[in-house]
Amino acid sequence: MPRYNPAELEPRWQRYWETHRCFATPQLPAKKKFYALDMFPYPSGDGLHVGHPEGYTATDIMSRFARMQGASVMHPMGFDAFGLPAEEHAIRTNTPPRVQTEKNIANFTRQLKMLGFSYDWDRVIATTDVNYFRWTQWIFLQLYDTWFDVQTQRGRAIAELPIPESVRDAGDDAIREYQDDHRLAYQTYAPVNWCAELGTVLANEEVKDGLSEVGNHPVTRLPLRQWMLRITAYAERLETGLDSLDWPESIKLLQRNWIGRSTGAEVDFYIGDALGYEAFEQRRQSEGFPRKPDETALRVYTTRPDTLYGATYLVVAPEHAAVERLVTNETRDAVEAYCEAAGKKSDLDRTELAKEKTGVFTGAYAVNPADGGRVPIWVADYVLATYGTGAIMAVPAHDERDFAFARQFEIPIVTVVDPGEAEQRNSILAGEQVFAGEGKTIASGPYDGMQTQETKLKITRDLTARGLGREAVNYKLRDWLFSRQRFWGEPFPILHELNESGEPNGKIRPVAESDLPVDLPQLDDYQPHGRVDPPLDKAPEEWLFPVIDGVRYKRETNTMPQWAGSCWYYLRFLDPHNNETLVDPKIQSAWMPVDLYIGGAEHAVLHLLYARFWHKVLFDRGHVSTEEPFQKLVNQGMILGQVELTGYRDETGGWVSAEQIRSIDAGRHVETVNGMAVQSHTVAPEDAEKKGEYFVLRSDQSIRLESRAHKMSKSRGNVVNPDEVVREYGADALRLYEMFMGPLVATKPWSMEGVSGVRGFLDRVWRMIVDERSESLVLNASVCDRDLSEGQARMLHKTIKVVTHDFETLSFNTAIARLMEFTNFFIKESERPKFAMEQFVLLLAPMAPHLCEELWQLLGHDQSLANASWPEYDETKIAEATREIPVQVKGRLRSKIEVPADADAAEIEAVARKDEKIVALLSEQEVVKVVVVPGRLINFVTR
RNA sequence: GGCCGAGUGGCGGAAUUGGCAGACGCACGGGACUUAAAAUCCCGUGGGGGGUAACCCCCGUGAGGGUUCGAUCCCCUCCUCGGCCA
Repeated sequence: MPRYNPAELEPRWQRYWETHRCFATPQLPAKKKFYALDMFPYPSGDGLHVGHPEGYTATDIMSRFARMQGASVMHPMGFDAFGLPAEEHAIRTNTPPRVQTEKNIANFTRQLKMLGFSYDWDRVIATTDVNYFRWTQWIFLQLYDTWFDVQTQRGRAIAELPIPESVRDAGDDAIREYQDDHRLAYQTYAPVNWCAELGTVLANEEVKDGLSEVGNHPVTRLPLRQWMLRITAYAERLETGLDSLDWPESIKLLQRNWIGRSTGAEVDFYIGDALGYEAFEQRRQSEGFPRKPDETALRVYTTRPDTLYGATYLVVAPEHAAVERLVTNETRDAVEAYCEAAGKKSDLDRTELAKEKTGVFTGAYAVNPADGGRVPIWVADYVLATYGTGAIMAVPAHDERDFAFARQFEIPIVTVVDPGEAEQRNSILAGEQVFAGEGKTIASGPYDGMQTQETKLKITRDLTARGLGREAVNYKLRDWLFSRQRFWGEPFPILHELNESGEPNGKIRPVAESDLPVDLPQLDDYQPHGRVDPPLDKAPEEWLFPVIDGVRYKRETNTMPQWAGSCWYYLRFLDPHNNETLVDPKIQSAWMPVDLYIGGAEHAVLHLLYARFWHKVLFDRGHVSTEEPFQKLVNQGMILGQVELTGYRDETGGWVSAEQIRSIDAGRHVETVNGMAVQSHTVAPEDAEKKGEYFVLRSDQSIRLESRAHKMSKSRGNVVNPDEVVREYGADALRLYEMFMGPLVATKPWSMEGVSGVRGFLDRVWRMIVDERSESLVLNASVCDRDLSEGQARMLHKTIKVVTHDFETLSFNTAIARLMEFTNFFIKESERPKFAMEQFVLLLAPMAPHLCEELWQLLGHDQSLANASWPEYDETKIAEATREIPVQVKGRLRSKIEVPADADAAEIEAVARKDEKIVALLSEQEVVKVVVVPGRLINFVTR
């Protein structure tokens, strides 16, 4: 009784693929190449989630499909294995993070192999492998050695950086500082979340409302020396590079918004003493707009230079260097206190639109270059030091935040843009309402009457002529804070020179390439040392203080962020064992770029932007041959938990209808009217029914229920474990179900009944080819050597055509539907030609490879079908002699007629006019027009 | 608040992107096989109405409007849900 038994057959074929090395990839592609890449997982302790195999199955199908079409396929897998959970686990259990990480990787590997993916396992890498992060460190050294040449928009070796005469004259230290100022990797002081109670620095996601997520201890922001990467230098290229990519438009848009290119103007406001203004103007007139303003001017960036006449105050960020110069004796204490308080807030808290605005007046005034008017200068934390010039001209009439601020501090509001036909025009003109749109310029001297765009252009041009402003491009994108205070991350290959007293003297020495890798030190324990310094500061002396040529150094103890390892893993896959270079150039140029990259949309911005940035630097420095790494990108949709019906009960136990419920935060709900807390209850499907648009309680139909699928989460208890699904239904069923749920890119709810249904299909496929009643594994008696009947041939060739097309467009759900139709058709046939069965098995194989290998062998083949040729279809076998065509009268379907497939309009009309029903209908009406689409339909338009 | 996406049977979804709405699957109902059940196989299944019957008619793709011979698809307004950012 050979029933279809995936539990036995799947591991057997997995062993076969492994021992026969079916999916080993050649170093160089022999023919057409196809590089299919998955976003590699973080190997968490929870193991694989059913969301993972969704994308992995899609790339696996495409890889197997490409292989059968004769391509050389690169399809690797690896692990993004540095990360916070392993570090937390190490602290909790005092075991090295590597131990737990490797356990998790082993478990992930087992699960991935269990699903039958055609990865080349010889290429597996983990970002935590010393041999891998050696090259991550090497790339960091490249970044350190690169400056960005704005003229040519290209990264170049630091040795090629032109040193200005004045710097050269100032000596070696000045030259070194000048170079350090231009490197793509540089140091700065940036605030970290310091939690004194826990004695450690916390990541942003570990801090909630100024308290540590663990233990609710207060968190303060302290400045710490950190590494930054100058990604902003590449902002322009990162934006324009998107045009050439085959990515979803929505993802490109997200990246563009993140980069946030804006054009506007930089304007200098005079802040010197009142008597010097004329001299200042004259100086600017003759010398022009300087690269950096001197102490007599405050430079602001604005996207709305047209509103210069409406600027009623200036704001500088609390961290702005000019603050100290601006304060007066009377204001000093207040300003300093304010700046200190602001430093403790996060950027998010500061810029939140709804929040009440805070700020203090510095006591200083500036001169508005438009009309020579005096405007007060404030310090306020809604302006960030890192955006633009760190100072703005505030135009309360035309900017929401400036408006809120001006209202609060009773600063005048001057309207300079007339909105025209707007509903609230009068209140806008009266300065009682903010208007951020474009319109007609007013109250702006010579610019009155112009439209916004024209005013922008003219004001900027006039300021430029006076040496007081210039057009400027600005980006929201910030430089990348590239260090973390962690012990489970890549060490920086950087040494800090120490002076006689053992303090860093500011000189930096990169570790020589030949001395890479810098491995992580062995730590005695993983408990925080209680200082703000990174945890690696408690590394053993011999690691921490190397001596080279008699000079004592301290190693950099910050570590790289998790992004580092995932920034370039797609390159290492191509040549994972190379000890000479990160990737052999010939191999690299043969396989790059990635032809299909599939992963979750949560990485839409950061991972993809960072990887593109590194790639461009490597490109500029001649290490890779393509400007972009990922040619085609697809985001798989989220898989939600099983649909749940939810009802709500109040404290008395009575049901409350769902439309009267408001959720306050995660898991807490209240009744809208009286604010009473309610509890959610899962309602069994048999206790509910659909009434109109909604589900209601069967026992009380006035109680509306919520019907919704939620994100899978441990706390909700709706997580589906792939191990269990494979045990119950098999890996092929899981793979097939994940593809059958709906479009790859759509968010869709899980359904165990759906898995069971797909398993039923595989059972039918089995019975179509295997004789289930025989004692041994033999072909079903209906499988014969006959030629295909006309109908059978049509079904076969149509299936080949549609499935091939659906694969090309990643429409796996409809491909499966067609294969089901094929099975429904042939299982009814008492004679099933072997050729048709073989072709069918090949079509199904990329999605359900284990079952298909088994059937392929049974059909008499002794080689794996992994490299069998993909079926081809014959269009002439699909064509039918006649076709049924709908006949409409006034656009409504009234009848159907049978016509030759190639019938022209006249023929179709002639047949339609003879149709009984149509004759009857047309006899009472006058035909005004006849619309015929040959092969599709005919429509009589009547009066 | 901004941006992006989505609303189609009891459920997941399909429809060659302007041309027969609901393919395929689940669930459900009926039947066959069986002592019985499971498994399997066959039939039915958007809603409403009419007919002894083969069949026929009306409504129907979140709501309303528009363009068109014809709209799930295009345009306008609105509602709901989801995602990302703030």
